Amino acid sequence: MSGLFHCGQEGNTMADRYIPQEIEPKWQARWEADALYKTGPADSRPKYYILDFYPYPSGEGMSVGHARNYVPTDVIARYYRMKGYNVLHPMGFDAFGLPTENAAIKLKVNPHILNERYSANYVRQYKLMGLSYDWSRLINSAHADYYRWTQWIFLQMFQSWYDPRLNRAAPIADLERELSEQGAQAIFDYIDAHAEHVGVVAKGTPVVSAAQWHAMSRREQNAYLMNFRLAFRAESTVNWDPVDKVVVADEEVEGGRAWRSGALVEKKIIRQWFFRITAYAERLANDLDTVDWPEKIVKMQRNWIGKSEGAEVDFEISDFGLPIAGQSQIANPKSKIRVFTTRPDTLWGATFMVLSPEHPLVVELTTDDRRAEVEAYVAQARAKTDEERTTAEKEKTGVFTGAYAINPVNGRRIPIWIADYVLMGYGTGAIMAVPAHDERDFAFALKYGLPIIPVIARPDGVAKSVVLPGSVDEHFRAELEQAGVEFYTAPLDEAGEGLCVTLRGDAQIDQYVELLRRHLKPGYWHEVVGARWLFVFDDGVEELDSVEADGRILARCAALRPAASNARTVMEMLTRQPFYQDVLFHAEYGMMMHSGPFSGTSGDTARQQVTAWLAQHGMGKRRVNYRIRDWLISRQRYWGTPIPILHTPDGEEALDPSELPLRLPEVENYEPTATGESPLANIPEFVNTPRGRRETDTMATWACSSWYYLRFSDPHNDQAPFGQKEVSYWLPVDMYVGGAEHAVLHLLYARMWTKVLYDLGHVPFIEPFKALRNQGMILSPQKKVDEKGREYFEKMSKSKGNVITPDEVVAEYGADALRGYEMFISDFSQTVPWNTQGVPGVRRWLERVWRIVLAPEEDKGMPVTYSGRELRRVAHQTILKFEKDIGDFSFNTIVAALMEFTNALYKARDAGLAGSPEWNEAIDILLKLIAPVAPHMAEELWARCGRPYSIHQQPWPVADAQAATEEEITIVVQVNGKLRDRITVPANADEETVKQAALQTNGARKSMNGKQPRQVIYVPGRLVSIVV
RNA sequence: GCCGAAGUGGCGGAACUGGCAGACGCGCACGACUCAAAAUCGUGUUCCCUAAAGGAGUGUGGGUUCGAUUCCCACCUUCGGCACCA
Repeated sequence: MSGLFHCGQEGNTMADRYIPQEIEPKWQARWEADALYKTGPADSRPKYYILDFYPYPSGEGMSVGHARNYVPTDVIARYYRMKGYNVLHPMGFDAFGLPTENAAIKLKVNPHILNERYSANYVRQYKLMGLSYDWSRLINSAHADYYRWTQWIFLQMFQSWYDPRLNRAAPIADLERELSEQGAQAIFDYIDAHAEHVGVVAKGTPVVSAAQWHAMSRREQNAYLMNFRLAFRAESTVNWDPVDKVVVADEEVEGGRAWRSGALVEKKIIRQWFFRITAYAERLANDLDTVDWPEKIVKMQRNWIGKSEGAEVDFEISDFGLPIAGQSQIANPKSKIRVFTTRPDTLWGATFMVLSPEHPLVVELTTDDRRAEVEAYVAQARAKTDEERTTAEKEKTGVFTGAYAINPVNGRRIPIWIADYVLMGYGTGAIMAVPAHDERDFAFALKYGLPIIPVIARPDGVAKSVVLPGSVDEHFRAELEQAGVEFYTAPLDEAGEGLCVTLRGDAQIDQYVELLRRHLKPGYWHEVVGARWLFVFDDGVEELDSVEADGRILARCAALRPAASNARTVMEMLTRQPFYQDVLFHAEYGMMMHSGPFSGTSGDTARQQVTAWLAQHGMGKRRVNYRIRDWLISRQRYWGTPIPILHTPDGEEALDPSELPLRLPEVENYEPTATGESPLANIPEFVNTPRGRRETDTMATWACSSWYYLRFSDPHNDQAPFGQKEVSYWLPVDMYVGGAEHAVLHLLYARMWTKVLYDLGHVPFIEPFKALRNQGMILSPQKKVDEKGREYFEKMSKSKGNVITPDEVVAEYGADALRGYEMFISDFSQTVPWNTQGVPGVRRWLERVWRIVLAPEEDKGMPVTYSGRELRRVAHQTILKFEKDIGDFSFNTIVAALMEFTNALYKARDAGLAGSPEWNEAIDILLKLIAPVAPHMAEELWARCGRPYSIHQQPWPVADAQAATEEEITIVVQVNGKLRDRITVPANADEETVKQAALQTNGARKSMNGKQPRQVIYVPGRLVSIVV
């Protein structure tokens, strides 16, 4: 039980009003003077590292929306400190980047100065809210003592490659040794056999032998190594933001627009710096299993990485124009077309090929008579932006090249087309088109009259057939009915009503075909489509199982029915019958058919079987493809970390770590250049060195934020980015909190850097953030109505003039009230509008706390009955509730529980309990529970109660399970599922007693109406359910 | 189109593992105090019914169960993400 309390005695009167404007600055100054929240070095206590996404300090400062995560993490930090943990709760600034640079240009103020100004303002706002960061660990990524180490890590990556055999990063020197001793063959062979390592080396890198390696110049060797380095420079098509005049990474493009500027991005081919994140694709995907993150973020990262498994298949190019039956007449291995497919089981249905317009073989393949059209198409595709190419219209376009390839599994000649729905950046830039089982290919084939041959059975076994009026004799219908076949009649053409038949399963289809054959009238045919593809003519049944059959069937149908003669394929003809619409196409796995020796192979194993067979016959091999591309890191701007590289006659050369930091030079003008070069390029003193020309691009800020969480463990180290001891003690981050908008940007990049540093022996863990939580957004409180009359709330933004700042809220209601409302506003992850009535509500609660602690005898209410036992129970239940809810990130219910606790104290006061031992204990508990939420008020009340400074260094109260237990419980009595009465019984009452008591209640007797209970169910501690 | 999340009073929201729907707060109404107001204290506040009794009720429609906000099926709406990825 607690010690002596002197609060609530004569010394305090109503004159002592709660004035946060006085007590908050007072305690903030004291805490700062005492360095109360300074985190010491590693010690024997358990550690807890709680981290907010470090912010970009903008000139606008923070809004109440930004505080949505800072307050809860502060509550957690304070809670863990009181629980006896060694807590690391730091803050820093992601200070480099375009907004500050753009502001610098506009205001004509040096960005260094703006950075200091903006950061200082953020610190002021944080302190205003009473956040308990350890300010001695403040980081600013634009300071040279920080970016020096960003450069150092860049060099680590530049000097490394990914050795697929070790499955980790290794020194580039190891690769050089291997190349010089035995060449690259072993590496490429290994990658071929281990498909998940495709990202280790740049696409199209030639395999060199040791002899070839030695024959290269140093410059050529360096260029070759670039294909392996984890930080590398390469020419590629990149996203160019014409407004900010920089390239941006794939991850920074949303719907064809640049993430920050909102400009439509253009394609440009430029030499740029990248990190080889694709080498880590497999691990980045797999290790997601080990983190406690929101499912949504995990899914988004998996989608972004986009792993898909399948096969690579080589298609030989047919001799131009020559008819080939069954066998290939070309042996030139250079003119193979390699495709990637996730559905090797559909290979027999590949009736044409499509190359991306950018595919290198297009020029070579195109025949003279097709050249003009092909070139026009390629030019037009080039001119389109990604935006136009993907979203303008979904209508597919393409042209025939005049060339043919050989489908390796059946030797058939198939036409090669080019179309912009095939992307050069994914897979091999070429596909085999299986129109019967791929939606895009289906649409394309229908448009251009290419044959569509089904090769996978419908798993549901459904087939359809239309019987035209007059096409069968008069007995057909009766027999169909007798056979139990499902059909209905419908007006089909001018001749009257026909039958629409739906068949299920092979047996029924065979029976149906038999019926047709007996009753078919001359001059007609019938088809069965869907599960099977049969055409019943008067002299036999044809199956749509090949391109030849397609032509044959079409010719016969056209002969019988001239209306069919303008269709180019059987499938095109069938699409005209609306009844067939849903059975003509499917993309599911199912039994293979029309596939030579593989016909009849079950859908579960088809893919694996065909892949193995292809490998055996040297036609293809298993392959893994990732959607993710390498991470573009360089920016043509001033305000970023300089890239520590020199361009020498021998190629790119790294600075020595001892030459770091490579400082950003002072410049007069930050304006980006018209040529797309960084402003640094205009500073000869910076660019020109005796050894070579400096790289003038800077790193995107994603580099800075990819390791700052490590630096916090040892922020002032000038020998290394962090000490081994410190990083091993503090990391990984136990709880990381921020917005969901960084799902695939920062969070993916930081994970990659951690893995690289792990591989190189700098950190002992593979994932940086054990647990992650996303806060919801806070919207403006003003309700708006859109043009459709729907109500909505808009985001807070300076341009809309609807920003509410913590400054104004603190000035009016105090920091503690703001903190309480930030927690109370809603579920933590929910997006919610700010409510201007909310803060005064919380403030009212704080005042109730203030009064009940300091002056419980004033303003009493009506006398009530309430026992000290009940007060103890509530107090201890509230401790348990707080601890459970904080683990669940349920901050709103913590505040609700504290309010209930406060209400209980008022009741206890009215029952005359003030000053009793139970009362004093309850006040002690209340103040400690409030300390993380309203730290200033808790400290003030603690002091006024004569307790020793500081409440924030008190141990967290321990819940007494006994005290928290209920002795009596209310049992609900239900009759036929409806609530009819309640009874109060001792918590330990046995089942029979409770049941009998329930049956005796007025409510139960009344609604049972004299009937005997058929069943009585007792749920211990909850209810009795009577069934009559 | 695909993936994910969410639909509960006038409002923000709560509800353990299937067991009293609406905790807590806002707003509103009434009462006490006051010359009066504010503040404060108290009472009430899902809807229908004058009230009681009773009935309905957690996006819609079905299902499982003694019992469903919770589980299953289908659908609708909103928000977020991805989007020709072979």
